[in-house]
Amino acid sequence: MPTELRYSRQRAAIWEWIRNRRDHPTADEVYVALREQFPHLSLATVYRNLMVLSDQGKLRPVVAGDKVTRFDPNTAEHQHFRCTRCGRVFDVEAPEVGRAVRRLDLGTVGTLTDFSLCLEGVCTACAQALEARGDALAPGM
Amino acid sequence: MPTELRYSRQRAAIWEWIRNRRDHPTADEVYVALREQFPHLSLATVYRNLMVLSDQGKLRPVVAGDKVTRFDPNTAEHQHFRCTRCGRVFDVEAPEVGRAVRRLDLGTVGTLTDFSLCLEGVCTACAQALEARGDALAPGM
DNA sequence: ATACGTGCAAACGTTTTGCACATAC
DNA sequence: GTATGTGCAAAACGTTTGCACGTAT
Repeated sequence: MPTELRYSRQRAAIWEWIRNRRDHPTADEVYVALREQFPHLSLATVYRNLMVLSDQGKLRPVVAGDKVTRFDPNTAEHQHFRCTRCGRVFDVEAPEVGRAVRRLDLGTVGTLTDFSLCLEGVCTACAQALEARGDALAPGM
Repeated sequence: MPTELRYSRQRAAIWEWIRNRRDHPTADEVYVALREQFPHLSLATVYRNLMVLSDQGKLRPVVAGDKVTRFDPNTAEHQHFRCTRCGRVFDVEAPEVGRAVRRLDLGTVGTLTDFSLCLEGVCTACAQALEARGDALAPGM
């Protein structure tokens, strides 16, 4: 385990590429995108650096219900909505939910350090596509 | 894909074993437990039947932040607390959070069909073990 | 000079799938 | 008899690791 953190062009490029993204890229998406700039880039390097950036608090890993880990440069409190049709993950502001969570009485269960809310449904684009095909929409909650 | 559903001793045994569990077993835990009764049981069979039972609405897959899928026979609305030390998953009643979620204005994002809240922290047992060792507890939120 | 970072390939753990055989209906 | 369920092995998948080489400090 490194005791000191050094500069690396790959890490800098990964951060530059992901820092303004709002689409919660996966490691593989980072890899594919940066392969143009670094033809010999390794997926392992991408994973290692995404972990480093997460440890630094610059990224937040998000597990949105599918099995891939996504990485979010927006570290402010917010929640995620995943479209079950297209898999895309959207940001949702839900401060009231955060407040309700922090007000929870966990009783003897334990001490809360973090939480994540994953909303699921059909995004507007997919709903329109389904409508065009004449399919019934999934009923809302 | 089957059009008709037939009886199978394995599926019945899996359901009997899991139906009153409150510890959110993984497929492998089901497999290990039922191997005594069915020495030739296959993990694939367990996965297939857990999927069938989930499709039937008797189980609910829960993804609690670690990478394994757990299966919960409690299909009533409730949330989960995962201890980051021991990995155990506890049930938490949080109707106020559910209400806050359903009140959310998703704007143009899409239509909500489901949601899951995963709380994280240190369970009481682990906190006591840490305290006994003199370690500092992770600060609450 | 000494770590730390990289690329590659191999390993890993979980979940899925293809296939021949067994079983419910 | 026929479709569904099973066991086994292999594949698939996302992710991690071991190692020799490269590079920042």
